[in-house]
Amino acid sequence: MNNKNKELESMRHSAAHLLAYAVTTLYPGTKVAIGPVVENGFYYDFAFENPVTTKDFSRIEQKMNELKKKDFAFTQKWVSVKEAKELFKDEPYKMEIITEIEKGEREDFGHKGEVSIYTSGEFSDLCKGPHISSSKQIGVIKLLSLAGAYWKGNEKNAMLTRIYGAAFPTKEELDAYLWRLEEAKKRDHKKLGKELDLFVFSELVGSGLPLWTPKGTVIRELLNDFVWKLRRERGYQKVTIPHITKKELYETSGHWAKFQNELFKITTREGHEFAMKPMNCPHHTQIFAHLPRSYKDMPQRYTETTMVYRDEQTGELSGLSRVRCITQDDAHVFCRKSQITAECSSVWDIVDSFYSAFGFKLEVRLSLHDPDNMKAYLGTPELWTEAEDALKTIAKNRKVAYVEAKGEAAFYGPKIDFITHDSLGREWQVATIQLDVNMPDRFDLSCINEQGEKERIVMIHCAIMGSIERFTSILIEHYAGAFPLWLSPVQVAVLPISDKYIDYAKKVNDELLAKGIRSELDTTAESIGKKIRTATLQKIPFMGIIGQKEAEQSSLCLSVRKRDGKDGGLQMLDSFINTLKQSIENHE
RNA sequence: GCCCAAAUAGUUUAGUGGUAAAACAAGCCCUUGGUAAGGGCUAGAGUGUGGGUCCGAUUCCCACUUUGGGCUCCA
Repeated sequence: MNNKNKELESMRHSAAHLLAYAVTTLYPGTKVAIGPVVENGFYYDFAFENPVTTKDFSRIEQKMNELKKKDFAFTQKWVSVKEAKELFKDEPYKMEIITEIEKGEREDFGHKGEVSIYTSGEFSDLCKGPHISSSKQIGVIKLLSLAGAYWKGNEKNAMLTRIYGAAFPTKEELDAYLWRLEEAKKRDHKKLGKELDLFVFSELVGSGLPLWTPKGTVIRELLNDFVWKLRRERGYQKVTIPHITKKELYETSGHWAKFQNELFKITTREGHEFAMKPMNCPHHTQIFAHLPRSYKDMPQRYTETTMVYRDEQTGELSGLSRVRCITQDDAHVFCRKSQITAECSSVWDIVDSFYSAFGFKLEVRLSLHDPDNMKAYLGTPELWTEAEDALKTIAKNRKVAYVEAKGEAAFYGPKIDFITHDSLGREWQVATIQLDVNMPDRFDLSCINEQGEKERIVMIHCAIMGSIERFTSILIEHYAGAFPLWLSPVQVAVLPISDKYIDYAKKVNDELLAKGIRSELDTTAESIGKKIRTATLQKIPFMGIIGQKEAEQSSLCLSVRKRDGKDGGLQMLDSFINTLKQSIENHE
């Protein structure tokens, strides 16, 4: 980290102290927890005696600015645990931290029985710093939001009130940041999904259950066809499974024990327990397992785009990013251990081809198990190490930057996850390649090898988009709703200049439709300016304007306008269609 | 699930303790206009659902549903 970033961080950290100072001054009796720096600002967690709301923000901000002007210093002092306990005897959260320092369980605020304290004005806090030297150096602050947060991030603990704030050295930088936030909100897939009529939610159907309109469905299917094309070239075969199953399938797979709270359960009239499928792998194993497999038949690559259902907590749901019915472009490769590298690399190739078609940059995360929490996983530490080493080798061979994330693995195996961000910078996992050496054990999946022996196989779970819902949400925000031609639900809007040219325009529109172009004819009695505006707001890539000039030509013609306003001039319909087809072919 | 906030016409929003206003969209009429909003008229909500307080509730209170921002979770 460079010096400038360190300075900014100290400033924001000092702003967090200033917030706590202001809050404890305004609301005596408020207990303080912790207040770290985050991207673009800071937060501080409080236990208020009486609830505060965002309406109190201006008052708090005013107090902060007032205190800031007093130009107090941030001074550090090391005290003994005993002294610290005396100083913070009325602050239960601080006392808890001091006790942990005493026990040697944490070193972030002190060490060896000594505690670091920063005092600023009349406010003291456990803190190792660093801080800026004077409160006047704190930049421009704006309180942004109020949120509940569990003490120490544990849902069994008390719910504290977290106040988020932004802090920048100058007002210009703060305004620029707030403007960026506003711009990001304009790309919000929930907003654009409504405006462009791609998907809807119904209170009657329920939360987390999106309904896809004709336009949205066009996009889903085109994306899915693209993935299928890439898979077909690499030897995948489509399979189809039912959406419910007996609970015994998940008892065998281990999902019932681990995820039964997240399963939508069904009891039949005869009293048998079924569940909506929350994943597809156990079903797919049964397709693999129904025949004895020769090593010559390996690998078997099954793919299926299908919905899975998960009873997510309502508070976790969000637009298309987090839903209860997830369309996975799922695939399972059943292969021999010796085939792992080739198969994983092949999937990675698909991921690369697919995402580069959209100009997406993905971050790579190697999701590993947490050796200190083996009860969360199936299988032995040896199996895990073996599987993880295989993935590490593949990642290294591809010479891409990746991070390792302990504890992020699936319960049956390590993963290579591909991560991207939404318009507000939140991280989402999209594609995934998961190596599974456990499920084959549980379902006794094997092939007969060259020696005529039964050989345990492995499974590779992979999804390219991950969830079509989530991928679509990211894509909508990536393009701000202006999809490339090949993905646009409506590719051409045919706009007659007046009623007189509707017949001619209809011929043009019919010809476009006949050639497989998604075209729409605007017959409203509006001015051409209005029709252009409407089509532009709908982000339709091409407009074909039809009037006297076009109708006079010997063959079908249209004047082309692009959605960015560029004039494509008068064109013969045939050659226009050919140009479009070429672009569509190239995923432009 | 937890914390905070919100819910008014298809959409975006205004407003009020005495049953609600507008713009866009829609329908009709006039206009037949050449590259981002031509004009007029009409219809459309009883204010998310259910309770409570009140002479009277869309407005105040409670619960639920849904949505947003977080927390926790995310095979």
